[in-house]
Amino acid sequence: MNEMLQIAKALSDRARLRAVMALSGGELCVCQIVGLLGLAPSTVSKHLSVLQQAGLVSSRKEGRWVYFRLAGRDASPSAQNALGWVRKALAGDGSVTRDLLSLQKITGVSKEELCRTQAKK
Amino acid sequence: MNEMLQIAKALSDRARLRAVMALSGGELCVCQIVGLLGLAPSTVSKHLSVLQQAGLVSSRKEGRWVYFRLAGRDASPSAQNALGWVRKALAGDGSVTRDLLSLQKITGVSKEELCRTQAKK
DNA sequence: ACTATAATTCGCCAAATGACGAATTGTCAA
DNA sequence: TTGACAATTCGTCATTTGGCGAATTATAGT
Repeated sequence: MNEMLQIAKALSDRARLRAVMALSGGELCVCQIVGLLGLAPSTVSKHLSVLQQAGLVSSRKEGRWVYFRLAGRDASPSAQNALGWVRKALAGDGSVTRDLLSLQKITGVSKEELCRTQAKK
Repeated sequence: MNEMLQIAKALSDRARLRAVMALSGGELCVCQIVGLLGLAPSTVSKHLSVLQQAGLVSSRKEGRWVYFRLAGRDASPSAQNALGWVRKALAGDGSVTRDLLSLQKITGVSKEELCRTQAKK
């Protein structure tokens, strides 16, 4: 029951639910999630750590950036079921939809920044 | 997302998870759940209130007793899915199994008490 | 009517949680 | 190597949460 409890606790916070739903669209780096949630980087890092400890997300480091994504086939059955439940329950949710729009702007800007960065080379 | 959040918060406590699993076997009165959890009646009452606010359980008053049961067809889809997830994830769990045994003793004793009570009539 | 019991509400306290900023670590680019 | 930036860790603080006992309400049985 401890695993289950850890998962439920991880999902019992608004910011973390928003992060999970944002990650449904694919992996994101921490700074993008910071931009989306509007919280301090240290706070977001902590939230992502909680999700990861619960086995709901996994991370990958690439250069200076750390990318998070929803746990996949490697995840425990409990975690997979939990993610399925959340994504189903929040599909079409107002806040989530709004976040998706914000996210498009964020990733869009990031791409522009990336272009600028690369143009500077 | 608020409903979802309320449900997740309701499920993010060990005592409440145990109560939910105990109710999987059918309705129970508050005093039986008190006996199972080993917590003060006021505490248990609060926990059950949290579960009810989240739409996960419903209650029925009969005489001096209040019986709780898992929310059924009347519950919101989110609540039903959540209950399905929990029951699936915790089926066969060690703590839950132990609680089921305790519960058999508790309900057994209650029946004996009931018999005694009725015998006194 | 009085007492006993089931349950809830209320007030209080200790522990856990979520937020931030400062300090730290690691990586890339001048 | 030095500076800049992404991310994490740490220390701190305010809020929330979970626990209890006392008081309250409602009902059943003398």
